[in-house]
Amino acid sequence: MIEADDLRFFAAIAAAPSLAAAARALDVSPPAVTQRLRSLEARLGVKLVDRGGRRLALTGEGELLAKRGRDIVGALDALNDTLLERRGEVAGDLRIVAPFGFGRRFVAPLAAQFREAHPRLRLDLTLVDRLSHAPPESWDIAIHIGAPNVAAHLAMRRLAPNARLLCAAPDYLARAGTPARPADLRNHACIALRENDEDVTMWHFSARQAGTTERIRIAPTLSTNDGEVAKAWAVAGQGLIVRSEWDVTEDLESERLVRILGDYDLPPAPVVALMGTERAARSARSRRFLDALAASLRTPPWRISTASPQTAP
Amino acid sequence: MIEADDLRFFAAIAAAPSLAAAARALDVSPPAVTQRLRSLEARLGVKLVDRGGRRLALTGEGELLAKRGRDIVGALDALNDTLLERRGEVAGDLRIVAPFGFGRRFVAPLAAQFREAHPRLRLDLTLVDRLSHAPPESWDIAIHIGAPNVAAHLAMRRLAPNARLLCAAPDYLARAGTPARPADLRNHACIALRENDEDVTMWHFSARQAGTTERIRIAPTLSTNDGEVAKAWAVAGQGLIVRSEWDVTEDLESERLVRILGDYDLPPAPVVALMGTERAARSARSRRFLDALAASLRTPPWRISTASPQTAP
DNA sequence: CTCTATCATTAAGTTTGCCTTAATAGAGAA
DNA sequence: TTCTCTATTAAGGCAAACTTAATGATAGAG
Repeated sequence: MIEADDLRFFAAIAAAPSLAAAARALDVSPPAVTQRLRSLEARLGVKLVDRGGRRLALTGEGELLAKRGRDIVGALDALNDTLLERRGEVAGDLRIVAPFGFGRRFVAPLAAQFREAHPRLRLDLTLVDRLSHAPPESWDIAIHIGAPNVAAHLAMRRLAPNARLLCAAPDYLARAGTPARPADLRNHACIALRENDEDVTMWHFSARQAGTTERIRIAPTLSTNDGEVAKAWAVAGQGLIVRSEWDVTEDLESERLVRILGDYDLPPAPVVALMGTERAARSARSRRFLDALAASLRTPPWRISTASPQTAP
Repeated sequence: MIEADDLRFFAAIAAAPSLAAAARALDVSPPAVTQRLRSLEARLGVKLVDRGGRRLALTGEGELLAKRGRDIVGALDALNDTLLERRGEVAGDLRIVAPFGFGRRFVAPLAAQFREAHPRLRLDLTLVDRLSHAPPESWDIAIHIGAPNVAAHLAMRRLAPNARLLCAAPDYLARAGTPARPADLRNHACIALRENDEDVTMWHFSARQAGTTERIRIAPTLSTNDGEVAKAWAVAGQGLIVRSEWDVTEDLESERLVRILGDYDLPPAPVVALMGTERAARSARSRRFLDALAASLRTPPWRISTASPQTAP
């Protein structure tokens, strides 16, 4: 008889571009995938995957199995969750995705603490440079900085406010001068941080007093996809950066960096959580984890000693 | 992670009055049930069954698991069937229930033949004395003689016509005389065959010429639940029986028995098939089996050489 | 072109889950 | 009581699914 685990196994194959990739996703060796697929096909008496050289393609029966299997596995996992929840204990698998910088600084410590409080929980924290690289099926919770432009249909929960600040190193400003208006940025070295598929060279300013907005298309002299690198460049006096409050608060305090154009606000980038699936959104462990994370961010660490230009909603 | 086989396993426990009974139903030893149940409970972290001495009762979580598990296993089995059907091959499990006499004589040979034609099929033929003893969940197809009074909501298919005949042994008639009208039966020894929860002591006669009907409440001198025994008694001259055409045709030919009150019809008892579940009704193997059985009964063996009082529809 | 990396597969050995038998203990009926 | 059925523990066996090791095949790099 066909088993739910066969469906999970085949779902991994259906989602992977090759049997070897499926083996990696399943944490088993390639021969295990070959053998098990063969045995599954033999048991059903149906060919499921056409192995055309290096490319693999599902047969009609394979598509059917993958499609209907998805629902069955979903129902089984939901049942599992219900039973775990009844017990009042947080257990099972929890797959979290977070950006490299924020994840390392704020999610990882909380994850360790949460895991310690719930011994039967298996927790995976994957740090990514952009969320679009991790499909929603591959995670239960994604932490994101700023309003997500992808996957707007997913359930979302705000965890903490977070402003973006224009900053530079004091010695850079001593050399290049301090801009007084957004338009002055055209004559400055700007460092672009390519994250989250945003239009990172279009900087939006809104004058806090006048309520007017200005947009500047900067021509980055340096660009990177890594926040640490961008900030290091800025600290080294390479130019201006727009960076999240959570990352530069310490640097502003220690005056490695100085805030510029303080009369203007940049678009805020609140810390939000996304739910990968319906199941994730409802599951007790997801809720409990986000409760814990939200609590740890309630007075965001980066606000404790900084007078922020924005107040929490 | 919980598996579909765990759900099947637990469904058996939920349906059984004791763990030992579940073990019998599952074809395993009692320790296997104990161990596996314990491991399942440990894995879920939830107690599923309250073992109060000899009686067992499901906990709330146990009820939940049994209830939601049913749907999941059903979906999985349906998926299995779909794939088997796509292959065009008849495979999987087929559980047939039939009455003792008819099953042994007509269903068993066809079942063997059908099984031989489909090597990947597992077939179980359970002979029962009354259908009400076998709940619809326990079979895919039930063969029944006469319009079923139980489970009228189940899908039904007529397989062959079958009349009931009033018969007796010649030497009994020589001794006791031959009844001319139904009312004469009051003065005769009647043998009752208690089958199918019918009202077996109320014999209904309809005069074929006049179109009138008569009901006689007989007082059986002998009664049994076994058709073979009833017929043997009749052949031995113990009295009158009402018996299905399929069973007495040979005896009438060989004149071990003689038909009585030939001008009257008794209520017919067509051979019908019932489907235990929606799934059974749709599955290819059920359809194919019933096609084969219907074909083998198309010219019912018991009609080949007998002029029947009823003709096929 | 050759070289190299990756992929898919076969073969053979190992682990692990689930079953078995055997033995122990308790509850209820004869 | 004794007998029977039930539930459980302990110890051993089997089969499924994994592992490592080795082979052939294919695509892209140099």
